[in-house]
Amino acid sequence: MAPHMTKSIIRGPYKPGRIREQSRDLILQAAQAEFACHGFRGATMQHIAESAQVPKANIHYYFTSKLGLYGAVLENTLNLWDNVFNELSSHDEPAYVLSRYIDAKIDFSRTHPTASRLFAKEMISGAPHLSAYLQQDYRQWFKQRMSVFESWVAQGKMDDIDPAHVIFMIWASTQYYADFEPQIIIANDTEQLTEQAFLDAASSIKHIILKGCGIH
Amino acid sequence: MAPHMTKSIIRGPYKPGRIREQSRDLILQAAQAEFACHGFRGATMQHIAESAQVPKANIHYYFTSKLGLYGAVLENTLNLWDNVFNELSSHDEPAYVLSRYIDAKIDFSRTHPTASRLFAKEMISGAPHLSAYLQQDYRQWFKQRMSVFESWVAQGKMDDIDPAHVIFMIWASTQYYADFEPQIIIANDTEQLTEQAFLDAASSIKHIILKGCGIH
DNA sequence: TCAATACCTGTCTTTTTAGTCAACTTTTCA
DNA sequence: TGAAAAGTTGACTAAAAAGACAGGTATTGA
Repeated sequence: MAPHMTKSIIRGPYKPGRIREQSRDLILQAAQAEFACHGFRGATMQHIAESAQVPKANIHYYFTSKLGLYGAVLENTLNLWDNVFNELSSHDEPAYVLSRYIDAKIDFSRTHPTASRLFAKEMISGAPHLSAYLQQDYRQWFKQRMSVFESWVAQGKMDDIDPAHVIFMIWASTQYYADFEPQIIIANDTEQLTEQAFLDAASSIKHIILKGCGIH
Repeated sequence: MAPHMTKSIIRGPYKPGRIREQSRDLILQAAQAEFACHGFRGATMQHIAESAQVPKANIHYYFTSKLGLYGAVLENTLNLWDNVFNELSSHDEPAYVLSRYIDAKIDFSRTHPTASRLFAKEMISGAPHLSAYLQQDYRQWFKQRMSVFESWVAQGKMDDIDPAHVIFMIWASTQYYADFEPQIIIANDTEQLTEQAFLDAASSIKHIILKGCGIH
């Protein structure tokens, strides 16, 4: 009764699907970490259950199968990406746009490292579960941004470099700080990466990319 | 008898350990691909056996366990890296040294993509099996190269950028073409990455890194 | 040629894994 | 409040996994 009332006050009146959402989120969170660390085949439902502190059978109540859970995790994570992707808008000043984009990407690596690792693992495995996404949204987004770069080149706002390589370089450099954290930690001789370390990384990347592309 | 003689001529006189070397290599090759694709826990001995076209028991004749096999694969692959690592020598012209290094790294991504992916997977998982290596050779190598960059900065041969970020950017950008191949293939709207595509990538990376670091 | 050694593998055991299911508790709303 | 719906879970099953091992064959060098 008491916990019942408390919940009512905090979360609003009961309605079907509220518990569902909470439990699903809890499991998705644990699953994301497990899949990011061990990949699809290396992950085990038992580990995910223990990590989420629910019985394994509970996972199967909310998700049809391991593959279904993985799909849900991917979809869930994909939405996060999209937000950052969209930061690379067609503002007319390349220096401003690229600076903001690199900052956003580095910030994503700092705040969502497991999301970054999840996709990296999936890509390295040949992206067997991402083909649909890659063929649609990604392809479309990529072509649009390419044309933005091309217009900058045409306007003499940057050097004549294949935009694809510039985008790949930004992605690679920014995601590296999430995906290859152990390597960076040991190189830096530190315990963990601080926010300042990420800001420094963003600063260096911006310097090299902007100057390297001849953007003023 | 005939195959016996042929083998003798090609591989030299029989000696114990020759078959061993051949068989081990065959298994290591298949294991590298499997581990690179599925990670340590996701890989199965059965798949490796099928891929190498040997019975599973044969693998256990040459390698103590799955972990032992994985260790052997990592060690085997580590030697390849070292060769490329050493390309970044302390020659006095940064433009020459970095150009050669980027070319070597991109060439490695093209010719040894599974090796690159294997390490990427291991890193993303937190490098649980690489700590010894990372603490020793890698750390030492990294510090030495850092001092080379610092001397270039001191001599005014490049901008004052934290060398660590430059190295990470080169690693990230060059390895990306091996590790994230599916993404690049779809972006390029092609079937597979040609040698020319890798050369173009190297060219763009060199342009941006050198100019971006103020190296002439 | 002929032991001795190295190499090979079918079959078995044990453990781990994904997924099922029926009995149970909690939440909902009329 | 009470019955229907939603949520929970311990115990089970079947499949897949790593690994052991004995009984084989091939290779070697004297």
